[in-house]
Amino acid sequence: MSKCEQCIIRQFNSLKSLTKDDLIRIAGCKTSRIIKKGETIFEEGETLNGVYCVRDGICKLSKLSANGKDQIVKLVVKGDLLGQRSIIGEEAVNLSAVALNDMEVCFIPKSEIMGSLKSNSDFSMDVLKQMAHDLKESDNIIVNMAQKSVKQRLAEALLYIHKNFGVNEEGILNIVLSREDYASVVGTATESAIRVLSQFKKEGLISTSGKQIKLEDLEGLNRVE
Amino acid sequence: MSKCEQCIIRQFNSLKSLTKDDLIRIAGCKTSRIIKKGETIFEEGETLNGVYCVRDGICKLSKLSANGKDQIVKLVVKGDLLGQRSIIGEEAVNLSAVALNDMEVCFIPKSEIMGSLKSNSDFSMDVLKQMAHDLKESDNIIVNMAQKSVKQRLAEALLYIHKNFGVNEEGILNIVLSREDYASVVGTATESAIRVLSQFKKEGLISTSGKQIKLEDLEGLNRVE
DNA sequence: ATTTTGATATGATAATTGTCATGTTTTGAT
DNA sequence: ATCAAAACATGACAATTATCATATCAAAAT
Repeated sequence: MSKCEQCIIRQFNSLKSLTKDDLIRIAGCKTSRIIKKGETIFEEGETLNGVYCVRDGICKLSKLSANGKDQIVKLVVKGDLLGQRSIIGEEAVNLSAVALNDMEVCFIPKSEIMGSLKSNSDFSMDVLKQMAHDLKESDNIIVNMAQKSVKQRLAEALLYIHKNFGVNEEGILNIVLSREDYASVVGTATESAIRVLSQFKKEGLISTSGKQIKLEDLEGLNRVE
Repeated sequence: MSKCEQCIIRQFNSLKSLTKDDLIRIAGCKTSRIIKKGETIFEEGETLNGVYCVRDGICKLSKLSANGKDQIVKLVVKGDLLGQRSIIGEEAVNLSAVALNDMEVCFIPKSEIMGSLKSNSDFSMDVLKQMAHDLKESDNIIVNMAQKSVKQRLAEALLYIHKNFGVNEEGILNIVLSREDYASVVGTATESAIRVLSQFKKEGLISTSGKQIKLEDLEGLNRVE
């Protein structure tokens, strides 16, 4: 079993404030898990007994709407934690997590996290900060959903992915989403997402090859009306 | 100066976990303030030096969108705290707060709040829980904005206000919003909000008298498609 | 290699929502 | 009480977006 103390991933999330003692304790009871592309990590309504720390891979967090459509609320990268909110709020998770490619995650039992939150004020402060930041992000998403057009939202989603998940050697977005997933991120019909992407392609803002997308004109995408 | 120890409002928010010592300390440096209807408590981009505890009255939290329209993100009641996120995240506030009627608020300096957060793990746990809950709420709002029609969103907004802010003796909603504000809550054009409200009235779902709105058929509003 | 399935694409059309114009009512100031 | 300004209301029309139908393409299974 690998030691949490040496885990680089920690640097990217609130776990960085854990003490050596915390980490040794956690390393002793954490479990590592491989999740295949398309597999579900947890589902809306489940009760979690701990949090997941994403060591590798990408997943989507989504919520089922009353109309039966899934809405993707967040895309999660390496380094993010999953399930803290549910643990802290002592409620069932309100989102489903599905792997977008093969993932490696560590599961840390609830008791360890709660213990560290109580005893380590630096850690709880970090979690608070992370949540304050997430709330700010949520406000931005709400405003965008309410006030911007599908075209604008899709352009922003592409730029967001570009910025936060990066591109490979050929400039192709590291995250590969189906058109249906893009629709679900933006909150529109699949056909609409397809149409807008086609239009972006015609206008030279992006180029595509199957599901792979490359942003060709960041400035242009920023200016989409 | 009134004592925080005896303040009933505290029961409704995270401040309920403060110790007697905390409260005496805070009572010594908090300031009370009256805010008139329409006045701004703080504006997007400002740096706050503390949090506001709402003792009486109602206000709206809104954010300016790129298109120049205001989006109301939250309505705040008696008992809520304003500005914790900004203080915790050590960032400028991302929302503006404007009073919807006359308000009474207490201002508690940043240092006091931060001190209690560090020293009192019950308090920081309560704040964490509150934030976890707020994040869950935000997810719901995002999904609604993305997937539901203006009509549905407005019906839900009315039901939300009914449930969370209550009605007076005659059954009229305690919160009085302009049609422009309703549009801003729902994320639509003022004219659209007006039209939908007119339609609800025709269908007997609500009755109105000027800005005053009474919900006549809660079931019906729930079923709006 | 062929079939089958699911994803992508696009047209035609309908429904929703936004914008502009204009009139009416309400509110607030003098 | 009167007037001006703001809020409310509604029609006409345009723009956006959803839905349904159908075609093509790509990936995966046999």
